[in-house]
Amino acid sequence: MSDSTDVEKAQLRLKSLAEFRFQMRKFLNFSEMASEHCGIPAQQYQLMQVIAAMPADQQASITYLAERMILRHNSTVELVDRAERAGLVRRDNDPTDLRRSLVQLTPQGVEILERLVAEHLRELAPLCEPLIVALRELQDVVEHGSH
Amino acid sequence: MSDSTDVEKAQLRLKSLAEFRFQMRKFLNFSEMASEHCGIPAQQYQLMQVIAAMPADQQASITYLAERMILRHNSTVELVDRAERAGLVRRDNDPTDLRRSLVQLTPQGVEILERLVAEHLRELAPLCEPLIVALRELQDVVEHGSH
DNA sequence: GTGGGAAACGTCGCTGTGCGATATAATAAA
DNA sequence: TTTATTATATCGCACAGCGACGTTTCCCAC
Repeated sequence: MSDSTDVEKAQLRLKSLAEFRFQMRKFLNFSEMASEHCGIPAQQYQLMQVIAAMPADQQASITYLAERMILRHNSTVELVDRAERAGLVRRDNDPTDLRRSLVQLTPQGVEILERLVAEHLRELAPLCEPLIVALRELQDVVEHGSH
Repeated sequence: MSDSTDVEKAQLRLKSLAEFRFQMRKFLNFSEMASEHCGIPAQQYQLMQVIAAMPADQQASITYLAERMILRHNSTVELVDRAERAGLVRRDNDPTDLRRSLVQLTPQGVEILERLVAEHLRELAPLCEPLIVALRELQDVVEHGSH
């Protein structure tokens, strides 16, 4: 293989990565705008999403939420604090393990979450397509690059 | 359509959204870890990526970078400041328009970027697949939800 | 050419968020 | 019953992004 095609391949890889990240930023930005348009920070919306989408056999302990949010547990405590202060979630003690506190949505939280999910699904379509395209191209490039 | 299937559909939509965001968080977290393992913050890596992946007919002005990074121009100025202090980029005045300053990678920036891109491509494969799956499912749900 | 508005970049103070370190209480293990 | 581990919580810190504002340069209608 000639040197020039190697350079071109490297450039292609880079562009795929960059384009994917750009599409991701656009998505995240849209999501953040939408949340804050509803008066709540994006992370609190994400928190509610995690709680509402939790499998039936799970409990919304801080530890679980931290795992799903990919945050340290103390950051999660603070996030839940904020969401609680905003009236979106409630904290109950787990009666079977007094160390744990279980988080659940308040009616107001459910309502706002529903609105946000609806808005996301409505506006998401035009963002999904380029993301998939970019991601597929990235995947191609990843496969070709690894051997 | 019965009420119960509507509820189920809503739950499915929610889970698709949540799963997609979870995969995204994992990706972002991995990327951040990788960057910081190389001693540079994730945003500076992203900045370098944008510069290196720039189309040939473009110039890396602050305005352009802000657009691509999805940041306000002043935040971009600060990001470039940091990257410049870290020796990753350089700022030159645009001779044709003295208001603009053009940013380019330093040799050290190029080197670090190459290392990071390589690491990303190496470790990306297992993250890509679930992302695509989640995204496709989300797209399905978006289409079904809208009519 | 020139005055006025627009564009591009920069500065500054503020706020919010995540983190490390540390503390406390409950549970599990020895 | 000690001791170790697990689950939350608290606190101070650091840093990134933003809004508001300032400065310089450019552009254009006149």
